[in-house]
Amino acid sequence: MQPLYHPPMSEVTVEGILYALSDPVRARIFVELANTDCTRACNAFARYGKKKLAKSTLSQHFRVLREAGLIRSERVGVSLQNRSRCDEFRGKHGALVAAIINSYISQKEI
Amino acid sequence: MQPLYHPPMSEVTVEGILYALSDPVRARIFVELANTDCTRACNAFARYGKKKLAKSTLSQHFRVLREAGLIRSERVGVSLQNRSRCDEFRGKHGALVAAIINSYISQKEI
DNA sequence: TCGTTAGTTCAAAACTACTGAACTATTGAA
DNA sequence: TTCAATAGTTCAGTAGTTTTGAACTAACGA
Repeated sequence: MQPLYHPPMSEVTVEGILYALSDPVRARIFVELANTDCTRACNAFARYGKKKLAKSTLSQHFRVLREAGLIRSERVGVSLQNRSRCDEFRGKHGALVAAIINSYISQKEI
Repeated sequence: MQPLYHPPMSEVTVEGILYALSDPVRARIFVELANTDCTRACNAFARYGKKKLAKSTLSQHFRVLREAGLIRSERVGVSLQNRSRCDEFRGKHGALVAAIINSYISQKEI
């Protein structure tokens, strides 16, 4: 399998963050990872409300989050363990990411 | 001409704001309107870097910003006068919008 | 080895965005 | 008034993106 690409923080853009988090499925994944501060397999997010997402769709969503610099994914056995990169956002995009998380949480309907 | 729709603040969503501002052309328009706190015609943004945008494209971008609740447009004579709705974001999405504006400004390359 | 589980890749279908051309609306000059 | 100019909008075609099922790879345990 291909190695997973994680951009360094210096390559993370505002536009990339906003784009990645403007999709409700991705926002929900990211907010949950950021809040619980633990790792989760992609699989754990296979349902969005009543809707079941195709594996390929979910795979794409994780790729977008990863390439925006928002999450880090590590292969562990048969699955990926994903976690937020919130701890790496000190200074640069920290305030932005925190504001987005807070807004989604207070809006609830992710 | 059709009347212009401006959603009430109660209908503005985080997702709509992020989506609207994840496009660099729209981000640039919004950040400029928010910063100068004055009105501008759509036309004033016809260039993006070296690129000249089609009138129809620009019209769509303004519609997206308007329908996300980010700007208010008023017909004045032959043109639209657009301004940011930042003053209406007290509380609800205020912190989010402020964080996005600050991030884009400190990133410069809009 | 085989079956199971987890994710990725691929190609087709469905959707969205960009554009030029034709349109509407307002203005100001003849 | 009529005419031309200016500012935006709408429309339809094309270009680009997203979603999906099917086929694939990779790791694990029996």
